[in-house]
Amino acid sequence: MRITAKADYAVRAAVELAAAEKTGRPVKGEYLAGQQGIPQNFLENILTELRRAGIVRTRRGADGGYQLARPAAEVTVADVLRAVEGPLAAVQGVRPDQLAYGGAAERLPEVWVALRSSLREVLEHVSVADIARNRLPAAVKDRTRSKDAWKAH
Amino acid sequence: MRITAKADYAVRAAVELAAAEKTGRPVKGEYLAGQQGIPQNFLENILTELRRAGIVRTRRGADGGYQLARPAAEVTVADVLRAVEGPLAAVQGVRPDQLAYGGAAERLPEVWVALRSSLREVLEHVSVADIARNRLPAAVKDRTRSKDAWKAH
DNA sequence: TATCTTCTCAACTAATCCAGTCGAGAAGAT
DNA sequence: ATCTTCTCGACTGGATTAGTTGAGAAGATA
Repeated sequence: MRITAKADYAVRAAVELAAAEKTGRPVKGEYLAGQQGIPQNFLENILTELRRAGIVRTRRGADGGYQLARPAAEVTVADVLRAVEGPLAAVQGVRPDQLAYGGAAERLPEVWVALRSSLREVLEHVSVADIARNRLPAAVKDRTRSKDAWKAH
Repeated sequence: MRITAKADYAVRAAVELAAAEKTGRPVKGEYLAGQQGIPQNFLENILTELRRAGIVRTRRGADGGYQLARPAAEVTVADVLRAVEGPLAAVQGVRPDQLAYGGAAERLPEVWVALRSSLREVLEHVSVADIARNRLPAAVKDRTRSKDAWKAH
């Protein structure tokens, strides 16, 4: 249940691109890497994956760089994570809806499906624009309000 | 965001133990492995971890085996996962409540905290007894009711 | 006490994934 | 031409995953 460096970097870069959206100009990889403290080469590999997934648009040469392919408000965190990591939830590489167990654990797949659904409830409802502009939606706010949500567990 | 074989096996074994709770007798590793189709040696390693975490009680020798250390209704899936995998959510090995980012991604930790909170909402509210006895709680039922929850994404 | 059963624990391994680095090249701008 | 910036594949060292193996400890039974 861990978020990898790659996934984290991808989201941070996308948020940074969201913040630069209003300039209408592409942002250089060097700048993105510098702002977020991410190794530049690694980040550029990730950005290329985001381009192949249709999330980012790129331009080469002087005045080149990266920008979001769609309005920032329409790029969710789930979109970015799926682009670099594949399905949001998987049990041994299998999607939860395709599992089947025997014996007493027969109903366990429902728990994994519920788990995925709860992930989606958060990740599909927060866009990179929301994060960049500090307008987090209720799906996030409601869950971070409680002090308990911030405690280690 | 993947559930490892180890985590999956741990939960399935715990559910199987929940199902055997009413007998009051320990269940052999061989039986658990057979019921769930899990390599026995690997499973016994996992069960030893569950014992060290206080979730399972063991007895050696003839008539030995494994049983839950607490009533099955008080052992949640979250308990089992934490026992074998550590914290439910971590970004590059760091708990979401301890992250700090600069630049446009400053508010991103809140998203990760919300994510963890949504995981907990499911995993801390379903016990291994619920699964074994097919009495899934609202936290699960509500999320699996929608057809959409079962679709690949 | 001897024996049988069952868990215990550390060590080992093969394969995969993670988190990068590196370098030659392609595409644009001037 | 030349400079800039992205592109893509190959490579690497270390960690993690998913196990296996084997000697041993602890109980039960006779």
